[in-house]
Amino acid sequence: MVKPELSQKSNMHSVTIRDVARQAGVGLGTVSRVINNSPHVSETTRIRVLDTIRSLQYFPNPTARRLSLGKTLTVAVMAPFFTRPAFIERLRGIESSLVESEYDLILFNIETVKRRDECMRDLPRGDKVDGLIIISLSPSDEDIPILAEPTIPIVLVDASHPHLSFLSRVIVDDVEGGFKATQHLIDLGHRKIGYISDWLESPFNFISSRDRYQGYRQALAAAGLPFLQEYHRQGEHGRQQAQLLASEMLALPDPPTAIFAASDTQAMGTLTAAHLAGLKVPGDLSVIGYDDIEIAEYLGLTTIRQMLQESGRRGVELLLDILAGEQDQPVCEILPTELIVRQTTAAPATS
Amino acid sequence: MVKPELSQKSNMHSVTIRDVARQAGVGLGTVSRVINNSPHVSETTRIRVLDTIRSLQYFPNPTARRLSLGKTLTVAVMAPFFTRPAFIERLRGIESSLVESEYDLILFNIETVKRRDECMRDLPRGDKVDGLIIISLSPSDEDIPILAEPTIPIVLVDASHPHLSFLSRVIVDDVEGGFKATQHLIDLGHRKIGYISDWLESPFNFISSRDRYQGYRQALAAAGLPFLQEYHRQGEHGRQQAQLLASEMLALPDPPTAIFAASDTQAMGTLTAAHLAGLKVPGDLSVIGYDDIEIAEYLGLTTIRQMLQESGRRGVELLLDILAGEQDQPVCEILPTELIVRQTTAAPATS
DNA sequence: CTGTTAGCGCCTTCAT
DNA sequence: ATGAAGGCGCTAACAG
Repeated sequence: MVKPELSQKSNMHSVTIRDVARQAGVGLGTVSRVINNSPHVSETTRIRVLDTIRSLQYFPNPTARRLSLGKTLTVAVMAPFFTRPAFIERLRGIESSLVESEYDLILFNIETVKRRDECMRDLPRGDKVDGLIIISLSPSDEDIPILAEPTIPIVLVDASHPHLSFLSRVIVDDVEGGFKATQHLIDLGHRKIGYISDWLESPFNFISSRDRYQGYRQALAAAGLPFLQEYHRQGEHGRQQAQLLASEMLALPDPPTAIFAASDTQAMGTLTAAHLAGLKVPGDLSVIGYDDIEIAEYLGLTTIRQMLQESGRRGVELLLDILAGEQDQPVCEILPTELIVRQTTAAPATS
Repeated sequence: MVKPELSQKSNMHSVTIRDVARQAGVGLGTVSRVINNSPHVSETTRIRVLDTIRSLQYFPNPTARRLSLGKTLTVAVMAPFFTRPAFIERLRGIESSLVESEYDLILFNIETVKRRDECMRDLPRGDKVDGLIIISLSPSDEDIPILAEPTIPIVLVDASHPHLSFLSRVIVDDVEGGFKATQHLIDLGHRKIGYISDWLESPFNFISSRDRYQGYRQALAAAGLPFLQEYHRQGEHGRQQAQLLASEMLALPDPPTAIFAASDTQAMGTLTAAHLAGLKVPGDLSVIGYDDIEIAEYLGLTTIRQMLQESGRRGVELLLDILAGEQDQPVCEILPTELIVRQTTAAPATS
């Protein structure tokens, strides 16, 4: 009497909850209850169902569950991951924290403005994911209205926006970090301090370079040092680009004795530029980076450490809390920075 | 007459295909046809439907589509991504190639054997993803039966197994690469050549270290050089670990004049060890790495370049081809390696 | 406690 | 060309 009609679709048989029910001689509902650990199942039937589930090699179909549950059990992460080591570190933190949850991690790498805009528009709708983590991409003004009425919880990591205070976020005080870096150089006795950064105004709205720049300016001002336009160079992010910028700066008639690079990657380019210019670091030139990525220690690079992985972890935790309904109010966590002194900074040569 | 009953679920209104149909005054089927670009729709109704879709801000629910289609429109990538820069590079290639497709990318980072086994067991079932890319994790023997009858296409990148010739894969000839590296040192005049690697036998079954080791052995043999056990050190992967291994080796009564490290990361540790031992590179010690990760150029590290990103890209292409039904037979692509000579290798000091 | 039923939103025959 | 109906696999509400 058992018609071998396990499958309907062309591809292949897949044992369903119905098969289990029939085989175990119970109703669908009961099997479902067992699967979902409902307490309203007698121990005997539970065992019987569990047995046939095992013998039939049954696995609940995730897609069907999602549709029925109205949840995707998936979290999206947006960032231009591969442009900077720091983003990967943040991703690492996210992953490590998400593994323990029931959510899958789907990756949205953003390398173009077009894709940024698409994702900003589509993801918050919530038909694809239950939650969204945005790393380092500060939304543009056009995105605000969409994000303002999110169907799903959104958490910003290392990103912010004046009109987005209603979103939970974990940020780092880059103004302070920039201040610390500059102050460190000042404390060493430097008075001619350069700053090398990304474009302060970019389509991707990275705020970190801007904030660090603010800190740089503030530290100079606080020390009564003048801000010189030619001591600030900006360009595309990257080692080579930074190297060029640094070379330009070092070719100045009156070059700086110390350079603050907006990231460790850019600091590396700066080191190369110094080398090419025949300058000893830190003897002739001090260099300080930002981020404390893994390679920084190896290079002996003085830098500002920020809690990269931790930021990802905390972002996930905030998101999961909201998802679990344990958090209604938006939370803003500020992660500290720390000056890590290594071998690329020292007092300036007595001129 | 329009009852405002857009929603049923507790959470919130979401305009469905039914709403569009009603609003446009057509049947559900027609709307579906329009969505899926079926040719069997008159131009006039198509336009009308398209209009109301736009005005209603309708977006087909992905989960429902997946269930109905029997496809998840998702691809999984498995690897211990964060343990090595090379994996991230491969991931980068995968992402860049997958972005142009209709598939989402879901990430499975493997840091423990337990998780490796779980993923190996669950993912091939195909209820979660339509395709699977496994990076650098060679399946264990227990996994073979599962992988042998995969519900979904699986592509191996930088991984292999004698019993897995039925899977498409893109690999690199690490034996040859190891040979090249060693031969380069031999050509320079070195006769005492060390090899520093991961554990040749590891629970994760990384085959690359083993293969490079083979190449190393072969090159020595071909040159009539003896293989000395004390010139081969293995340990956990990582810069610090490699540094220790290298230090041990350099502390030998008769230390090698050149060291081949199984990865650039390990080469970096070796460089540190040399530095600490007061050895100049390449004057007193030659060092060659493997991978040519981004930092290698910066460090001036001589190394064996492999096409990291390309491997990921090709892996995705193979998978998409199978998914599109354009490829039945398993394909095995072998990517070439290339010797990149920089500043860490030279002829040995005349002793 | 348990079986049955009605959706979840969409796709796809099957008639018309 | 198009509308109606059945089904994808599962959950949840409703009777017993």
